Amino acid sequence: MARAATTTDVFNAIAEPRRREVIAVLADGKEYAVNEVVVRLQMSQPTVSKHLGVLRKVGVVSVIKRGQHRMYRLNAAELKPVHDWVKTFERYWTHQLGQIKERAERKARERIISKTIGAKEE
Amino acid sequence: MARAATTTDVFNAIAEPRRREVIAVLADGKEYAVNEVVVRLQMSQPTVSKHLGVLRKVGVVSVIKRGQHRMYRLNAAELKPVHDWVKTFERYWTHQLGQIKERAERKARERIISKTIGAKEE
DNA sequence: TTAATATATTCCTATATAAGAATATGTCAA
DNA sequence: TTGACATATTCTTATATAGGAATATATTAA
Repeated sequence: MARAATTTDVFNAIAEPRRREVIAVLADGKEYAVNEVVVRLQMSQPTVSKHLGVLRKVGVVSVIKRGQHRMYRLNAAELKPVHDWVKTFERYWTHQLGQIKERAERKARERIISKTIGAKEE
Repeated sequence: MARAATTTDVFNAIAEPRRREVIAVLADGKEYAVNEVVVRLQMSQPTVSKHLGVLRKVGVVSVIKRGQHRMYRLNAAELKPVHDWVKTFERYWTHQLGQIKERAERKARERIISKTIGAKEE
């Protein structure tokens, strides 16, 4: 089986760094024509169009035609699933001291186990 | 150019849903042997090993050997870049009312533009 | 040593890129 | 109509899966 299509869901769509760059341009909530994105990111027009196409398929951006331009706008709410998912791990890095302490304790535990059971160090 | 390797960064690594399932098993912070993950997720052992291998390469999990088992543990801090990135869009869905209002206003604006300039509806 | 258990690795195949080049499509302006 | 401009699409190519099957490796127990 091959990797899931980039258009399968938002997780796959945002995996590509250039797509996150495109999103960054739209992050102010304003609408942008394809060529404005092209100029700002120094990518080729087809490249930008394709990336916008992927983002559009997963709903992260929406388009409206205006004259000969197509104005793209961020639909940030579609990123919420990513936020919801990763937010469940937030506690692991918010309390830095607790985290460091926990890590130290774990390491100590592992060392003891190594000596006792004879398992190799990582 | 092909898609970036799944082991390029955490964004690519977590794009695969089964890898997020594996992460979910480890989410309680305890350590798990490969086979425990296999049993819980009903995936084949090689599949689990491979997914854990990808997560290990990007640092999301770490391993220590204990006897004939390899104990995997979540290294949740490695997910922070994802959190940091998506967090910048949080405001777009936290204030639901504001969001809905904004969306309505935008739609209205678009409708006016359509009538005025003659652009087609999305 | 040998068998059993746990895990990783290799081989295979269908599939899906991402980017560049070339081209098609659509829209406006004269 | 014709040309200029904006954007999308098609084609090509190198590359990277994900999973299943088979196998290799490592560790423990008898």
